[in-house]
Amino acid sequence: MPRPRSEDRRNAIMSAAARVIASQGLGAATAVIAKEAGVSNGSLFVYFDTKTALLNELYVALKAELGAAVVAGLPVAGEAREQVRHLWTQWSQWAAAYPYRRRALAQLQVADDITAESRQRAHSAMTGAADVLEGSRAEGPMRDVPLGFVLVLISAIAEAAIDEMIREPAQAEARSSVAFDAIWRVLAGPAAPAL
Amino acid sequence: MPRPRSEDRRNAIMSAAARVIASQGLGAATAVIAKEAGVSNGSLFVYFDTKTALLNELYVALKAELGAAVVAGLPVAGEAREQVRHLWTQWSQWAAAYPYRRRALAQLQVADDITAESRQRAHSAMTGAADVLEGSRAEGPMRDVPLGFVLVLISAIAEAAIDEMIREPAQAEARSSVAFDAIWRVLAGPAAPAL
Amino acid sequence: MPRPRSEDRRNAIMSAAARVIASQGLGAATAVIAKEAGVSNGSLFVYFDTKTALLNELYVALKAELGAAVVAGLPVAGEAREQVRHLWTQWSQWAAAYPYRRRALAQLQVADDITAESRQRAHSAMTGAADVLEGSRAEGPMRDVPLGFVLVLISAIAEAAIDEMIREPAQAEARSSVAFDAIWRVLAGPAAPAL
Amino acid sequence: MPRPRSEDRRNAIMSAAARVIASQGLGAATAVIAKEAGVSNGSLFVYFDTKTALLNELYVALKAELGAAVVAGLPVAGEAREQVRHLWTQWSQWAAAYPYRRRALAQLQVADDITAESRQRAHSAMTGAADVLEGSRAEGPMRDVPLGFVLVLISAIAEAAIDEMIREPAQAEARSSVAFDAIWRVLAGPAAPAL
DNA sequence: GATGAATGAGCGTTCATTCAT
DNA sequence: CATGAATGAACGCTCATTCAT
Repeated sequence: MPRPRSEDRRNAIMSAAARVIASQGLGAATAVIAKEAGVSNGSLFVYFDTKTALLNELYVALKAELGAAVVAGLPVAGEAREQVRHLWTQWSQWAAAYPYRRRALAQLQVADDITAESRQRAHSAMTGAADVLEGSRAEGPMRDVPLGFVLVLISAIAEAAIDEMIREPAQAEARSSVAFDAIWRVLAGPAAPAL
Repeated sequence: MPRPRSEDRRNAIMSAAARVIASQGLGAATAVIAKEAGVSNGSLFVYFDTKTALLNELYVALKAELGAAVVAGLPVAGEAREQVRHLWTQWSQWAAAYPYRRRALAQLQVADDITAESRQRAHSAMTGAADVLEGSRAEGPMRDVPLGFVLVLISAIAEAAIDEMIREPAQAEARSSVAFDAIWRVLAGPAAPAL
Repeated sequence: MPRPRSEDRRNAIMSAAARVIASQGLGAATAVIAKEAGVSNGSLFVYFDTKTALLNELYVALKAELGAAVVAGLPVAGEAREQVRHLWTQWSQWAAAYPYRRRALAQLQVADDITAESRQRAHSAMTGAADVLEGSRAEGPMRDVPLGFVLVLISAIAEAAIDEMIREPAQAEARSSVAFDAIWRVLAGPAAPAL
Repeated sequence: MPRPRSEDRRNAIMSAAARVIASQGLGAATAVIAKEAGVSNGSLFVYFDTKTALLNELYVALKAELGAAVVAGLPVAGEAREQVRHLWTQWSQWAAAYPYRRRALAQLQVADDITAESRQRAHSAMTGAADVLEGSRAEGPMRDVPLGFVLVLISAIAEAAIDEMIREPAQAEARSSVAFDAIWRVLAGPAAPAL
């Protein structure tokens, strides 16, 4: 019975990868990631066949973490608006709590070697959030739009707003509020007049 | 900024860089870019001190091109809503017309070696679009929000929508319409009810 | 030479090594050899201290097998010429029967890490063949040449001929005949005229 | 007009490769070869696309050198026997003069990544020697055998004999003589009696 | 200025060997 | 003893940048 493969080491590598990628970009050397994780460079390849495999798994894992975070503690019986507000609050709090993971996720999102399958899995990890949106758009202008497209639009707003909140922390509170209102208008607002 | 011998060569290199980066990512070799531009690898470094300098200049240039495209032919005296629609139409048409440049721009947007100064310059290049937004939000919920933040949110929606339109060309028309309505709601819609 | 737990495992490893080396060359990974043998990579090093040790043992073992094969069933009382023919027939049949072992042996023959001692042991393993040659050269031109040198020359012809027989199987029969005649002329032929 | 690619550097790399491969085997690191040649490791890849390409070119070049050496100064009008003796003398002298190249050539001959095309080209480089054999076998027992096969057999004897001459330099003279007689018997000797 | 050869640090990955279980 | 995870030196190759021509 050999030393069993350790889930801890695996997690340490993924976690280190997120930190290193956040600060050095996708070009970060596997050797640096391994060192940051406290394992030998060879060990990294025991747990992940290639750097690409590591990036893909990291991407899915981070997205899953985000997907779980945004719906954690969701007021199940609450009003749609409060549910969406919960989503948004959780989202921005996750971003604030794990800035490295968020930055890494942003890089991975546009990485060339994230496979279609990984993107699919990442998408699935956001099902919880999508369900909330589904409920909230029921009577709004988005009611007949494919849910995936709605999720994409809302995610884009959320991410852009968070970027700005990070860039100017002093205004974070105010922008958070503005962003939520914008999201809610996209989802449920009545058509705007032409002025 | 010295005036090098040939502005043509300079442009050829930037244009080639956009194509190559679009298809190979930011890791594209300078030698490949040079070959695509029809110049020697040594020449590339006559026009750009480093690869990073090239990326930064390309980023600003592409953003400036986009910034100019979105306001080209703007109906100056038109209604705000029609002006924003023009913005959106131009934006998505530019994306359709120059897919390589758009892809390159998307990569550059998240590149680690784009400097804060370049981002500032890129932002400035969108002044024309910002002006339009300024006019359209005058009586809406965004009226007291910093204009830069508004631009960021609207840009995010636009880019996300275009991504999806490219991913599913058959639905492009429908999504374009949905996206415009969403943008307009963000800018000028009345507050949405809580359902 | 300690007596390890299982002679079977040891043999399995050597046999696997021959197959793997035949198809992948001397650079074949020990892990691959171990897997082919159905043991763990760690176990390989229980039976052989180093990869070099394995190669050396394999070399000697294969040479011993060949040495035994060539004299198996030797017509003890036969004419010298028939004995040499037997040698040659057996040699080429062994090559045909165990192509992997033959290929591995060919690789090992030129390997840098086969020691002088192993080469000596391998040479000794061919004593049986040498004895036959000893008898056949008694009255020929090779009568005063060191037996080892004769063996080397004859072996070289045999191996070269077999290579060609494998390369062009359709001609194998014809070439086998030519090769035997050549061997016999080397051993026992009268001096050739100058033409 | 850039610095032109230098034939000298190219030759230096090939020559260094022969020396390093002779002493360290085919596993010799490209970096070591480059250093031995007095160029940077990067430069090696300017002249040869891959290590495999270098090995192939080296193989062909060495074989061509040997092929030229064996027929240099051939007594064109001489007797067949003297011509073959010339071949053999030149062959063993080349081996003595360039022991590294000979060792490298021996390694390359069995290398897995020498292509069929390279082997073909190497074969062609020995045409001069083949022509001599063609003339000398005209009335002998090899008269109806494919010339390539004859060349292979003779080469095998030559190489094996040279190996032994190198192993025991004190006996080189004697063995050279024995080897030549053997070669001549193979080519032109009358059938040997059965004893 | 233009060219492309020269450079060498750096990369992802492999693998013989060791060692905890 | 058997196992396979752990290790880290080493490898072939790339590429931004420099420089001789």
